[in-house]
Amino acid sequence: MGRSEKRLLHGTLDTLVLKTLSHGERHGYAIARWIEERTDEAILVEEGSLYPALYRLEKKGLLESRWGVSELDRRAKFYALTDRGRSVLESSTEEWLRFSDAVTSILAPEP
Amino acid sequence: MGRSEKRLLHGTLDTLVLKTLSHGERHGYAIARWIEERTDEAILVEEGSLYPALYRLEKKGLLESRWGVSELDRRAKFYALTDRGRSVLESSTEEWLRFSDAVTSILAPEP
DNA sequence: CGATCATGCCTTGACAGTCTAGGCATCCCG
DNA sequence: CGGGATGCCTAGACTGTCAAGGCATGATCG
Repeated sequence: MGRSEKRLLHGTLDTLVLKTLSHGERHGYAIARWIEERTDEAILVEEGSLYPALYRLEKKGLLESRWGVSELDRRAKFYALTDRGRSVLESSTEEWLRFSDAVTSILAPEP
Repeated sequence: MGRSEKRLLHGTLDTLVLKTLSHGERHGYAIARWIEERTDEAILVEEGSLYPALYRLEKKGLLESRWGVSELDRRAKFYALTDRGRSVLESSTEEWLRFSDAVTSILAPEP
């Protein structure tokens, strides 16, 4: 849950989405559910954040989309990583790890 | 450095500032330098982010300030944690750790 | 039958926090 | 003299998140 963690998500959602898709094609709704489940609901993905993010990423050429049918036989838009997306995922993962190490080293330094 | 890490800082700077002051009173400029040095320049604190943050935190009652003289004999504004600030620091540190664990568990899961 | 929930997509508007880019003053050093 | 470091501050643009709404379908339950 994250009333106040919402601000923390800033800039991270894109990377999480890319990572989710690195496991294979998925539709939007499934991406959100996967991230939430995977983090034990520590991160909630609001639709008002998700869909603009998907649009953003596709416009940047990091994702491709196609309309298809979900597991429950509903119309759904499936997204897949492009090569560029895969490479951006790599670098932004490194960035995150560097950044989060830096923050953690200040907030919770080990003696 | 963080050309692109800048977005990641969102919502984290406040906590970093509080943490810095938990080591004792400091003036603004020194807070910025301390965070940068402490993280090997992984996190750069821009003045355009810092001063609004200090103002924000003081307005919320998490900091107190007084004008004084720096180590180099210059006019400088010193900030100190309030009790409320100390307690907010505690909870937002926990929040950060929960959040960053969640993100890292997705981006860099250990098998 | 009607209500409600889950699935699925999307958009609008408000908001918060960061950045860029500027300004100001002092002091030191080459 | 010029430039850099120290020190503070602000205006405006920007970006990404959120809340809150809308839409359509199918299942479930009373």
